[in-house]
Amino acid sequence: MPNSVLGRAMTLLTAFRTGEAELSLAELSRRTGIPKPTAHRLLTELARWDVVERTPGGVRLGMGLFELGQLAPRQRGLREAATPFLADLFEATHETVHLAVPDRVDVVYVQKLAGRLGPRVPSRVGGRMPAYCTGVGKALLAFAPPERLAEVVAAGLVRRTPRTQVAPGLLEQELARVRARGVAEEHEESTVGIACVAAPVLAADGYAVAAISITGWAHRLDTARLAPAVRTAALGLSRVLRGS
Amino acid sequence: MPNSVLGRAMTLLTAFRTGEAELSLAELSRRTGIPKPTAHRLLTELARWDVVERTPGGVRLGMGLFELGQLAPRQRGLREAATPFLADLFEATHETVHLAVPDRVDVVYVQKLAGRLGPRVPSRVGGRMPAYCTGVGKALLAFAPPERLAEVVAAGLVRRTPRTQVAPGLLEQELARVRARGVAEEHEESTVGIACVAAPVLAADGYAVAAISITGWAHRLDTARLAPAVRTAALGLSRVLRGS
DNA sequence: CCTGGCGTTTCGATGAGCGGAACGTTCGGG
DNA sequence: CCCGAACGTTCCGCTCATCGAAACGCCAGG
Repeated sequence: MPNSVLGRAMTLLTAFRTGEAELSLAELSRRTGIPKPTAHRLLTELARWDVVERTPGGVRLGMGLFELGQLAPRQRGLREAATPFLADLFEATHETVHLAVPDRVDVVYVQKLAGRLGPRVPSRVGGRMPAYCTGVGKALLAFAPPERLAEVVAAGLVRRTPRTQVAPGLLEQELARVRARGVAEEHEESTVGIACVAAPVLAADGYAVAAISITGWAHRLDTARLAPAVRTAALGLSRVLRGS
Repeated sequence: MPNSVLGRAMTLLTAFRTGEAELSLAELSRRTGIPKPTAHRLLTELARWDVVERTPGGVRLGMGLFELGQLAPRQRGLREAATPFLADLFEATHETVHLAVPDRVDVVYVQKLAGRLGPRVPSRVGGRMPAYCTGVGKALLAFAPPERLAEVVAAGLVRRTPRTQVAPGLLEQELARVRARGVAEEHEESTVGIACVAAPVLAADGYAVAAISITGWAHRLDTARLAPAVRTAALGLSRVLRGS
Protein backbone atom coordinates (compact mmCIF):
# COMPACT_ATOMS: atom_id res chain seq x y z
CA MET A 1 0.00 0.00 0.00
CA PRO A 2 1.51 3.36 -1.00
CA ASN A 3 2.14 6.00 1.59
CA SER A 4 1.51 8.97 -0.66
CA VAL A 5 -1.86 10.56 -1.27
CA LEU A 6 -1.57 10.29 -5.03
CA GLY A 7 -0.46 6.69 -4.83
CA ARG A 8 -3.41 5.82 -2.67
CA ALA A 9 -5.86 7.66 -4.84
CA MET A 10 -4.53 5.90 -7.92
CA THR A 11 -4.65 2.58 -6.14
CA LEU A 12 -8.33 3.16 -5.45
CA LEU A 13 -9.08 4.23 -9.03
CA THR A 14 -7.21 1.31 -10.55
CA ALA A 15 -9.03 -1.16 -8.31
CA PHE A 16 -12.05 -0.95 -10.62
CA ARG A 17 -12.14 -3.75 -13.17
CA THR A 18 -13.73 -3.89 -16.57
CA GLY A 19 -17.46 -4.32 -16.35
CA GLU A 20 -17.82 -3.29 -12.72
CA ALA A 21 -20.48 -0.63 -12.46
CA GLU A 22 -19.68 0.34 -8.90
CA LEU A 23 -17.79 -0.77 -5.81
CA SER A 24 -18.66 -0.31 -2.15
CA LEU A 25 -16.32 1.49 0.19
CA ALA A 26 -15.81 -1.76 2.07
CA GLU A 27 -14.88 -3.67 -1.10
CA LEU A 28 -12.43 -0.97 -2.18
CA SER A 29 -10.86 -1.06 1.26
CA ARG A 30 -10.53 -4.85 1.11
CA ARG A 31 -9.05 -4.83 -2.39
CA THR A 32 -6.51 -2.15 -1.75
CA GLY A 33 -5.62 -2.50 1.91
CA ILE A 34 -6.44 1.16 2.39
CA PRO A 35 -8.31 1.64 5.70
CA LYS A 36 -11.95 2.60 5.32
CA PRO A 37 -11.78 6.11 6.78
CA THR A 38 -8.83 6.92 4.51
CA ALA A 39 -10.54 5.53 1.45
CA HIS A 40 -13.70 7.36 2.46
CA ARG A 41 -11.87 10.65 2.71
CA LEU A 42 -10.04 10.26 -0.58
CA LEU A 43 -13.17 9.19 -2.43
CA THR A 44 -15.06 12.14 -1.00
CA GLU A 45 -12.51 14.50 -2.44
CA LEU A 46 -12.30 12.65 -5.75
CA ALA A 47 -16.08 12.92 -5.98
CA ARG A 48 -15.79 16.71 -5.72
CA TRP A 49 -13.83 16.62 -9.00
CA ASP A 50 -16.18 14.10 -10.64
CA VAL A 51 -13.36 11.60 -10.80
CA VAL A 52 -15.72 9.26 -8.97
CA GLU A 53 -19.46 9.49 -8.47
CA ARG A 54 -21.50 8.37 -5.47
CA THR A 55 -24.07 5.65 -6.09
CA PRO A 56 -26.58 3.98 -3.78
CA GLY A 57 -24.30 0.96 -3.61
CA GLY A 58 -20.98 2.78 -3.31
CA VAL A 59 -18.94 4.65 -5.91
CA ARG A 60 -18.26 4.41 -9.62
CA LEU A 61 -15.66 6.01 -11.87
CA GLY A 62 -17.04 9.35 -12.96
CA MET A 63 -17.70 11.29 -16.10
CA GLY A 64 -15.03 13.79 -15.12
CA LEU A 65 -12.48 11.04 -15.55
CA PHE A 66 -13.91 10.16 -18.94
CA GLU A 67 -13.78 13.80 -19.98
CA LEU A 68 -10.19 14.21 -18.86
CA GLY A 69 -9.14 10.98 -20.51
CA GLN A 70 -10.54 12.18 -23.81
CA LEU A 71 -8.06 15.04 -23.75
CA ALA A 72 -5.06 12.71 -23.78
CA PRO A 73 -3.32 13.84 -26.97
CA ARG A 74 -1.89 10.50 -28.02
CA GLN A 75 -5.32 9.15 -28.81
CA ARG A 76 -7.39 12.25 -29.42
CA GLY A 77 -6.23 13.71 -32.70
CA LEU A 78 -5.63 10.29 -34.13
CA ARG A 79 -9.08 9.00 -33.26
CA GLU A 80 -10.76 12.10 -34.69
CA ALA A 81 -8.80 11.87 -37.93
CA ALA A 82 -9.35 8.12 -38.16
CA THR A 83 -13.07 7.96 -37.49
CA PRO A 84 -14.16 8.70 -41.06
CA PHE A 85 -11.81 6.02 -42.40
CA LEU A 86 -12.99 3.53 -39.84
CA ALA A 87 -16.61 4.34 -40.63
CA ASP A 88 -15.92 3.84 -44.32
CA LEU A 89 -14.28 0.52 -43.65
CA PHE A 90 -17.12 -0.58 -41.41
CA GLU A 91 -19.65 0.42 -44.05
CA ALA A 92 -17.74 -1.46 -46.74
CA THR A 93 -17.29 -4.67 -44.79
CA HIS A 94 -19.64 -4.77 -41.80
CA GLU A 95 -16.95 -6.46 -39.78
CA THR A 96 -15.52 -5.15 -36.55
CA VAL A 97 -13.06 -2.34 -37.16
CA HIS A 98 -10.32 -1.20 -34.75
CA LEU A 99 -7.84 1.60 -34.34
CA ALA A 100 -4.96 0.91 -31.98
CA VAL A 101 -1.83 2.73 -30.87
CA PRO A 102 1.43 1.35 -29.49
CA ASP A 103 2.24 1.71 -25.81
CA ARG A 104 5.49 0.03 -24.85
CA VAL A 105 5.12 -3.71 -25.53
CA ASP A 106 1.32 -3.48 -25.85
CA VAL A 107 -1.30 -2.00 -28.10
CA VAL A 108 -4.09 0.17 -26.72
CA TYR A 109 -7.39 0.25 -28.60
CA VAL A 110 -8.66 3.79 -29.12
CA GLN A 111 -11.64 3.24 -31.35
CA LYS A 112 -13.80 0.30 -32.28
CA LEU A 113 -16.80 0.06 -34.56
CA ALA A 114 -18.71 -3.17 -34.28
CA GLY A 115 -22.05 -4.27 -35.63
CA ARG A 116 -24.48 -6.59 -33.99
CA LEU A 117 -23.72 -9.76 -35.94
CA GLY A 118 -19.99 -10.34 -35.64
CA PRO A 119 -18.13 -12.17 -32.90
CA ARG A 120 -17.92 -10.75 -29.44
CA VAL A 121 -14.35 -9.56 -29.81
CA PRO A 122 -12.70 -9.22 -26.39
CA SER A 123 -10.99 -5.97 -27.32
CA ARG A 124 -12.41 -2.77 -25.91
CA VAL A 125 -11.70 0.92 -26.29
CA GLY A 126 -9.21 1.83 -23.60
CA GLY A 127 -8.09 -1.76 -23.29
CA ARG A 128 -4.66 -3.31 -23.88
CA MET A 129 -3.37 -6.39 -25.61
CA PRO A 130 0.17 -7.63 -26.18
CA ALA A 131 1.60 -6.53 -29.50
CA TYR A 132 3.30 -9.78 -30.50
CA CYS A 133 0.13 -11.86 -30.90
CA THR A 134 -2.38 -9.36 -32.29
CA GLY A 135 -2.82 -8.20 -35.86
CA VAL A 136 -2.59 -4.51 -34.97
CA GLY A 137 0.37 -5.25 -32.71
CA LYS A 138 2.30 -6.99 -35.48
CA ALA A 139 1.51 -4.20 -37.90
CA LEU A 140 2.90 -1.75 -35.36
CA LEU A 141 5.98 -3.84 -34.52
CA ALA A 142 6.89 -4.28 -38.17
CA PHE A 143 7.19 -0.51 -38.52
CA ALA A 144 8.58 0.31 -35.12
CA PRO A 145 12.09 1.39 -34.16
CA PRO A 146 14.18 -1.79 -33.93
CA GLU A 147 14.58 -1.68 -30.17
CA ARG A 148 10.82 -2.15 -29.77
CA LEU A 149 10.97 -5.77 -30.89
CA ALA A 150 13.84 -6.37 -28.51
CA GLU A 151 11.72 -4.99 -25.66
CA VAL A 152 8.82 -7.21 -26.66
CA VAL A 153 11.03 -10.30 -26.75
CA ALA A 154 12.69 -9.37 -23.46
CA ALA A 155 9.27 -8.98 -21.88
CA GLY A 156 8.50 -12.53 -22.95
CA LEU A 157 6.28 -14.15 -25.56
CA VAL A 158 3.60 -16.06 -23.70
CA ARG A 159 1.40 -18.69 -25.32
CA ARG A 160 -2.21 -17.53 -25.08
CA THR A 161 -3.82 -20.03 -27.45
CA PRO A 162 -2.56 -23.19 -29.18
CA ARG A 163 -1.70 -21.00 -32.16
CA THR A 164 0.28 -18.29 -30.41
CA GLN A 165 3.67 -17.68 -31.98
CA VAL A 166 6.26 -17.71 -29.15
CA ALA A 167 9.53 -18.20 -31.06
CA PRO A 168 11.28 -14.82 -31.40
CA GLY A 169 12.93 -15.86 -34.64
CA LEU A 170 9.66 -16.79 -36.28
CA LEU A 171 8.07 -13.56 -35.09
CA GLU A 172 10.94 -11.61 -36.60
CA GLN A 173 10.52 -13.37 -39.94
CA GLU A 174 6.80 -12.68 -39.90
CA LEU A 175 7.42 -9.01 -39.23
CA ALA A 176 9.75 -8.90 -42.22
CA ARG A 177 6.90 -10.28 -44.34
CA VAL A 178 4.56 -7.68 -42.88
CA ARG A 179 6.99 -4.96 -43.85
CA ALA A 180 7.21 -6.25 -47.39
CA ARG A 181 3.47 -6.67 -47.75
CA GLY A 182 2.24 -3.75 -45.67
CA VAL A 183 -0.39 -5.90 -43.97
CA ALA A 184 -0.35 -8.13 -40.88
CA GLU A 185 -2.64 -11.02 -40.06
CA GLU A 186 -3.71 -12.80 -36.94
CA HIS A 187 -5.18 -16.27 -36.91
CA GLU A 188 -6.32 -17.21 -33.44
CA GLU A 189 -3.00 -16.24 -31.91
CA SER A 190 -4.50 -14.06 -29.21
CA THR A 191 -8.08 -15.32 -29.04
CA VAL A 192 -9.47 -18.63 -30.16
CA GLY A 193 -11.96 -18.26 -32.97
CA ILE A 194 -10.87 -14.77 -33.95
CA ALA A 195 -8.94 -13.60 -37.00
CA CYS A 196 -7.78 -10.18 -38.00
CA VAL A 197 -6.07 -8.31 -40.81
CA ALA A 198 -4.30 -5.06 -39.94
CA ALA A 199 -2.33 -2.31 -41.62
CA PRO A 200 0.00 0.28 -40.09
CA VAL A 201 -0.66 4.00 -40.17
CA LEU A 202 2.72 5.52 -40.91
CA ALA A 203 4.10 8.90 -39.95
CA ALA A 204 6.47 10.85 -42.15
CA ASP A 205 9.46 9.14 -40.56
CA GLY A 206 8.23 5.75 -41.74
CA TYR A 207 7.38 4.52 -38.28
CA ALA A 208 3.87 3.43 -37.36
CA VAL A 209 1.84 5.65 -35.06
CA ALA A 210 -1.26 3.47 -35.18
CA ALA A 211 -2.81 0.49 -36.87
CA ILE A 212 -6.22 -0.14 -38.39
CA SER A 213 -7.72 -3.60 -38.46
CA ILE A 214 -10.72 -5.66 -39.40
CA THR A 215 -11.61 -8.50 -37.04
CA GLY A 216 -14.02 -11.36 -37.47
CA TRP A 217 -14.61 -15.08 -37.07
CA ALA A 218 -11.51 -17.09 -37.94
CA HIS A 219 -13.52 -19.64 -39.93
CA ARG A 220 -15.12 -16.92 -42.02
CA LEU A 221 -12.94 -13.86 -42.36
CA ASP A 222 -11.47 -13.61 -45.83
CA THR A 223 -8.23 -11.84 -44.96
CA ALA A 224 -6.95 -11.96 -48.54
CA ARG A 225 -10.05 -10.12 -49.77
CA LEU A 226 -10.07 -7.60 -46.95
CA ALA A 227 -6.37 -6.79 -46.85
CA PRO A 228 -6.52 -4.21 -49.66
CA ALA A 229 -9.46 -2.44 -47.98
CA VAL A 230 -7.66 -2.22 -44.64
CA ARG A 231 -4.49 -1.09 -46.31
CA THR A 232 -6.40 1.54 -48.26
CA ALA A 233 -7.93 2.98 -45.11
CA ALA A 234 -4.56 2.99 -43.35
CA LEU A 235 -2.86 4.69 -46.31
CA GLY A 236 -5.62 7.30 -46.41
CA LEU A 237 -5.22 8.04 -42.73
CA SER A 238 -1.44 8.11 -43.06
CA ARG A 239 -1.78 10.75 -45.74
CA VAL A 240 -4.19 12.86 -43.71
CA LEU A 241 -1.91 12.72 -40.68
CA ARG A 242 1.01 13.87 -42.81
CA GLY A 243 -1.07 16.87 -43.78
CA SER A 244 -1.06 16.27 -47.54
CA MET B 1 -4.99 27.23 -5.13
CA PRO B 2 -6.05 24.15 -3.17
CA ASN B 3 -4.10 23.05 -0.15
CA SER B 4 -4.71 19.34 -0.58
CA VAL B 5 -2.61 17.01 -2.67
CA LEU B 6 -5.56 15.72 -4.64
CA GLY B 7 -6.86 19.21 -5.24
CA ARG B 8 -3.50 20.31 -6.56
CA ALA B 9 -3.07 17.28 -8.74
CA MET B 10 -6.53 17.80 -10.21
CA THR B 11 -5.82 21.47 -10.73
CA LEU B 12 -2.76 20.51 -12.76
CA LEU B 13 -4.64 17.93 -14.80
CA THR B 14 -7.56 20.25 -15.53
CA ALA B 15 -5.21 23.02 -16.63
CA PHE B 16 -4.85 21.29 -20.00
CA ARG B 17 -7.21 22.68 -22.62
CA THR B 18 -8.66 21.07 -25.69
CA GLY B 19 -6.11 20.83 -28.44
CA GLU B 20 -3.04 21.36 -26.29
CA ALA B 21 -0.60 18.57 -26.96
CA GLU B 22 1.67 19.35 -24.03
CA LEU B 23 2.46 22.00 -21.44
CA SER B 24 5.78 22.95 -19.88
CA LEU B 25 6.27 22.80 -16.15
CA ALA B 26 6.65 26.57 -16.10
CA GLU B 27 3.37 27.12 -17.97
CA LEU B 28 1.51 24.74 -15.66
CA SER B 29 2.96 26.58 -12.68
CA ARG B 30 1.89 29.94 -14.11
CA ARG B 31 -1.62 28.74 -14.93
CA THR B 32 -2.31 27.12 -11.63
CA GLY B 33 -0.31 29.16 -9.13
CA ILE B 34 1.28 25.95 -7.92
CA PRO B 35 5.00 26.53 -7.25
CA LYS B 36 7.32 24.83 -9.68
CA PRO B 37 8.93 22.34 -7.29
CA THR B 38 5.51 21.27 -6.06
CA ALA B 39 4.16 20.89 -9.58
CA HIS B 40 7.33 19.07 -10.55
CA ARG B 41 6.97 16.61 -7.71
CA LEU B 42 3.27 15.95 -8.35
CA LEU B 43 3.79 15.49 -12.08
CA THR B 44 6.65 13.10 -11.44
CA GLU B 45 4.39 10.91 -9.38
CA LEU B 46 1.50 11.20 -11.82
CA ALA B 47 3.88 10.11 -14.57
CA ARG B 48 4.62 6.94 -12.63
CA TRP B 49 0.95 6.04 -13.05
CA ASP B 50 0.80 7.10 -16.71
CA VAL B 51 -1.66 9.80 -15.80
CA VAL B 52 0.76 12.18 -17.48
CA GLU B 53 3.64 11.47 -19.83
CA ARG B 54 6.93 13.32 -20.15
CA THR B 55 7.64 14.97 -23.48
CA PRO B 56 10.65 16.92 -24.74
CA GLY B 57 8.66 20.11 -24.24
CA GLY B 58 7.04 19.28 -20.92
CA VAL B 59 4.20 16.93 -20.08
CA ARG B 60 1.02 15.73 -21.71
CA LEU B 61 -2.03 13.86 -20.39
CA GLY B 62 -1.26 10.18 -20.59
CA MET B 63 -2.72 7.01 -21.99
CA GLY B 64 -3.29 5.72 -18.46
CA LEU B 65 -5.81 8.49 -18.00
CA PHE B 66 -7.51 7.59 -21.27
CA GLU B 67 -7.63 3.96 -20.23
CA LEU B 68 -9.11 4.74 -16.82
CA GLY B 69 -11.62 7.13 -18.31
CA GLN B 70 -12.88 4.43 -20.62
CA LEU B 71 -13.91 2.39 -17.61
CA ALA B 72 -16.35 5.04 -16.41
CA PRO B 73 -19.59 3.06 -16.44
CA ARG B 74 -21.95 5.87 -17.33
CA GLN B 75 -20.53 6.08 -20.81
CA ARG B 76 -19.02 2.65 -21.36
CA GLY B 77 -21.90 0.23 -21.67
CA LEU B 78 -23.99 2.81 -23.43
CA ARG B 79 -21.35 3.63 -26.01
CA GLU B 80 -20.72 -0.03 -26.74
CA ALA B 81 -24.39 -0.78 -27.16
CA ALA B 82 -24.93 2.35 -29.21
CA THR B 83 -22.05 2.05 -31.66
CA PRO B 84 -23.79 -0.31 -34.08
CA PHE B 85 -26.84 1.97 -34.18
CA LEU B 86 -24.69 5.01 -34.69
CA ALA B 87 -22.74 3.26 -37.43
CA ASP B 88 -25.99 2.30 -39.15
CA LEU B 89 -27.23 5.86 -38.94
CA PHE B 90 -23.95 7.20 -40.26
CA GLU B 91 -24.04 4.73 -43.12
CA ALA B 92 -27.61 5.66 -43.96
CA THR B 93 -27.13 9.41 -43.90
CA HIS B 94 -23.42 10.29 -44.06
CA GLU B 95 -24.06 13.16 -41.68
CA THR B 96 -22.35 13.60 -38.34
CA VAL B 97 -23.85 11.34 -35.72
CA HIS B 98 -23.65 11.85 -31.93
CA LEU B 99 -24.42 10.01 -28.75
CA ALA B 100 -24.71 12.18 -25.64
CA VAL B 101 -25.59 11.63 -22.00
CA PRO B 102 -26.98 14.07 -19.44
CA ASP B 103 -24.75 15.40 -16.69
CA ARG B 104 -26.51 17.93 -14.50
CA VAL B 105 -27.49 20.91 -16.68
CA ASP B 106 -25.21 19.83 -19.55
CA VAL B 107 -24.84 17.07 -22.06
CA VAL B 108 -21.58 15.17 -22.48
CA TYR B 109 -20.77 13.68 -25.87
CA VAL B 110 -19.63 10.07 -25.59
CA GLN B 111 -19.44 9.06 -29.23
CA LYS B 112 -19.29 10.88 -32.52
CA LEU B 113 -19.03 9.56 -36.05
CA ALA B 114 -18.21 12.17 -38.62
CA GLY B 115 -17.23 11.94 -42.24
CA ARG B 116 -14.90 14.23 -44.10
CA LEU B 117 -17.46 16.36 -45.89
CA GLY B 118 -19.81 17.72 -43.24
CA PRO B 119 -19.39 20.87 -41.17
CA ARG B 120 -16.69 21.06 -38.57
CA VAL B 121 -19.05 20.55 -35.66
CA PRO B 122 -17.54 21.97 -32.47
CA SER B 123 -18.70 19.03 -30.37
CA ARG B 124 -16.12 16.49 -29.33
CA VAL B 125 -16.14 13.20 -27.49
CA GLY B 126 -15.63 14.00 -23.83
CA GLY B 127 -16.85 17.54 -24.32
CA ARG B 128 -19.82 19.34 -22.78
CA MET B 129 -22.53 21.61 -24.03
CA PRO B 130 -25.51 23.17 -22.27
CA ALA B 131 -28.65 21.09 -22.56
CA TYR B 132 -31.14 23.90 -23.21
CA CYS B 133 -29.77 24.97 -26.60
CA THR B 134 -28.65 21.68 -28.17
CA GLY B 135 -30.74 19.09 -29.93
CA VAL B 136 -29.52 16.23 -27.76
CA GLY B 137 -29.95 18.39 -24.67
CA LYS B 138 -33.57 19.17 -25.47
CA ALA B 139 -34.29 15.53 -26.21
CA LEU B 140 -32.84 14.68 -22.81
CA LEU B 141 -34.65 17.48 -20.96
CA ALA B 142 -38.01 16.55 -22.46
CA PHE B 143 -37.72 13.12 -20.88
CA ALA B 144 -35.97 14.04 -17.66
CA PRO B 145 -37.34 14.18 -14.13
CA PRO B 146 -39.17 17.51 -13.80
CA GLU B 147 -36.65 19.02 -11.42
CA ARG B 148 -33.99 18.88 -14.14
CA LEU B 149 -35.63 21.66 -16.14
CA ALA B 150 -35.89 23.74 -13.00
CA GLU B 151 -32.14 23.27 -12.44
CA VAL B 152 -31.42 24.29 -16.01
CA VAL B 153 -33.56 27.42 -15.72
CA ALA B 154 -32.04 28.28 -12.34
CA ALA B 155 -28.56 27.91 -13.83
CA GLY B 156 -29.58 30.48 -16.43
CA LEU B 157 -30.33 30.42 -20.14
CA VAL B 158 -27.61 32.35 -21.87
CA ARG B 159 -27.86 33.60 -25.44
CA ARG B 160 -25.09 31.96 -27.47
CA THR B 161 -26.28 32.89 -30.98
CA PRO B 162 -28.99 35.23 -32.30
CA ARG B 163 -31.30 32.21 -32.38
CA THR B 164 -30.78 30.91 -28.85
CA GLN B 165 -34.02 30.39 -26.99
CA VAL B 166 -33.66 32.07 -23.56
CA ALA B 167 -37.25 32.35 -22.39
CA PRO B 168 -38.01 29.54 -19.92
CA GLY B 169 -41.68 29.45 -20.89
CA LEU B 170 -40.90 28.97 -24.56
CA LEU B 171 -38.37 26.28 -23.74
CA GLU B 172 -40.97 24.49 -21.66
CA GLN B 173 -43.45 24.59 -24.52
CA GLU B 174 -40.88 23.27 -26.91
CA LEU B 175 -40.07 20.40 -24.59
CA ALA B 176 -43.75 19.51 -24.46
CA ARG B 177 -43.72 19.31 -28.27
CA VAL B 178 -40.60 17.16 -28.12
CA ARG B 179 -42.36 14.80 -25.75
CA ALA B 180 -45.35 14.54 -28.04
CA ARG B 181 -43.25 14.04 -31.13
CA GLY B 182 -40.36 12.04 -29.70
CA VAL B 183 -37.81 14.15 -31.58
CA ALA B 184 -36.02 17.43 -30.81
CA GLU B 185 -34.50 19.89 -33.23
CA GLU B 186 -31.85 22.55 -33.05
CA HIS B 187 -31.56 25.37 -35.56
CA GLU B 188 -28.45 27.41 -34.88
CA GLU B 189 -29.32 27.83 -31.23
CA SER B 190 -25.92 26.72 -29.95
CA THR B 191 -23.71 27.21 -33.00
CA VAL B 192 -24.29 29.42 -35.99
CA GLY B 193 -24.65 27.43 -39.20
CA ILE B 194 -25.39 24.14 -37.48
CA ALA B 195 -28.64 22.23 -37.24
CA CYS B 196 -29.47 19.00 -35.53
CA VAL B 197 -32.25 16.52 -35.03
CA ALA B 198 -32.14 14.32 -31.92
CA ALA B 199 -34.12 11.57 -30.26
CA PRO B 200 -34.01 10.35 -26.67
CA VAL B 201 -32.90 6.88 -25.65
CA LEU B 202 -35.34 5.89 -22.95
CA ALA B 203 -34.90 3.55 -20.03
CA ALA B 204 -37.68 1.35 -18.70
CA ASP B 205 -38.81 4.11 -16.34
CA GLY B 206 -39.53 6.40 -19.28
CA TYR B 207 -36.67 8.77 -18.53
CA ALA B 208 -33.93 9.45 -21.05
CA VAL B 209 -30.47 8.00 -20.36
CA ALA B 210 -28.96 9.29 -23.60
CA ALA B 211 -29.79 10.94 -26.89
CA ILE B 212 -28.78 10.20 -30.46
CA SER B 213 -28.53 12.97 -33.02
CA ILE B 214 -27.67 13.82 -36.59
CA THR B 215 -25.93 17.14 -37.11
CA GLY B 216 -25.25 19.02 -40.30
CA TRP B 217 -25.29 22.39 -42.03
CA ALA B 218 -28.35 24.43 -41.07
CA HIS B 219 -28.99 25.46 -44.68
CA ARG B 220 -28.93 21.87 -45.85
CA LEU B 221 -30.00 19.45 -43.18
CA ASP B 222 -33.46 18.07 -43.87
CA THR B 223 -34.60 17.49 -40.31
CA ALA B 224 -38.06 16.36 -41.37
CA ARG B 225 -36.57 13.62 -43.55
CA LEU B 226 -34.00 12.56 -40.99
CA ALA B 227 -36.19 12.58 -37.90
CA PRO B 228 -37.63 9.10 -38.47
CA ALA B 229 -34.13 7.65 -38.97
CA VAL B 230 -32.82 9.19 -35.76
CA ARG B 231 -35.87 8.12 -33.88
CA THR B 232 -35.56 4.59 -35.25
CA ALA B 233 -31.97 4.32 -34.06
CA ALA B 234 -32.88 5.69 -30.64
CA LEU B 235 -35.82 3.30 -30.31
CA GLY B 236 -33.59 0.39 -31.29
CA LEU B 237 -31.00 1.33 -28.72
CA SER B 238 -33.68 1.86 -26.08
CA ARG B 239 -34.91 -1.65 -26.71
CA VAL B 240 -31.44 -3.17 -26.50
CA LEU B 241 -30.73 -1.34 -23.25
CA ARG B 242 -33.96 -2.65 -21.79
CA GLY B 243 -32.75 -6.14 -22.62
CA SER B 244 -35.63 -7.13 -24.86
C1' DC C 1 -33.26 -9.49 19.86
C1' DC C 2 -28.43 -9.95 18.64
C1' DT C 3 -24.59 -9.87 15.61
C1' DG C 4 -22.00 -8.54 11.84
C1' DG C 5 -21.14 -5.38 8.46
C1' DC C 6 -21.90 -1.04 6.49
C1' DG C 7 -20.72 4.06 5.94
C1' DT C 8 -19.46 8.09 8.60
C1' DT C 9 -17.21 10.98 12.06
C1' DT C 10 -13.68 12.38 15.47
C1' DC C 11 -9.16 14.14 16.80
C1' DG C 12 -4.30 13.69 18.62
C1' DA C 13 -0.08 12.33 16.45
C1' DT C 14 3.18 12.47 12.80
C1' DG C 15 5.53 12.11 8.65
C1' DA C 16 4.35 13.28 3.90
C1' DG C 17 4.39 17.26 1.60
C1' DC C 18 5.90 21.88 1.00
C1' DG C 19 8.44 25.57 -1.52
C1' DG C 20 12.19 29.18 -1.16
C1' DA C 21 16.65 28.98 -2.36
C1' DA C 22 20.21 27.25 -4.95
C1' DC C 23 22.06 25.05 -9.00
C1' DG C 24 23.27 23.87 -13.79
C1' DT C 25 21.74 24.35 -18.51
C1' DT C 26 19.91 26.57 -22.52
C1' DC C 27 18.56 30.24 -25.39
C1' DG C 28 18.15 34.78 -27.22
C1' DG C 29 19.64 39.45 -27.51
C1' DG C 30 23.09 43.01 -27.44
C1' DC D 1 31.28 36.42 -26.93
C1' DC D 2 28.91 37.65 -22.72
C1' DC D 3 24.97 38.32 -19.95
C1' DG D 4 20.46 37.86 -18.31
C1' DA D 5 16.31 35.44 -18.24
C1' DA D 6 14.00 31.35 -18.04
C1' DC D 7 13.97 26.63 -17.74
C1' DG D 8 13.86 22.11 -15.04
C1' DT D 9 15.75 19.94 -10.98
C1' DT D 10 17.34 19.25 -6.25
C1' DC D 11 17.72 20.12 -1.31
C1' DC D 12 16.12 20.14 3.44
C1' DG D 13 14.12 22.26 7.71
C1' DC D 14 9.53 23.11 8.87
C1' DT D 15 4.59 22.38 9.29
C1' DC D 16 0.14 21.18 8.57
C1' DA D 17 -2.47 17.95 5.72
C1' DT D 18 -3.13 13.40 6.36
C1' DC D 19 -3.82 9.44 8.94
C1' DG D 20 -6.66 5.65 11.00
C1' DA D 21 -8.11 3.43 15.51
C1' DA D 22 -12.01 3.99 17.86
C1' DA D 23 -16.62 5.11 18.21
C1' DC D 24 -21.19 5.64 16.43
C1' DG D 25 -25.74 4.82 14.27
C1' DC D 26 -28.08 2.13 10.90
C1' DC D 27 -29.49 -1.96 8.41
C1' DA D 28 -30.13 -6.76 7.23
C1' DG D 29 -30.16 -11.49 8.33
C1' DG D 30 -30.49 -15.33 11.51
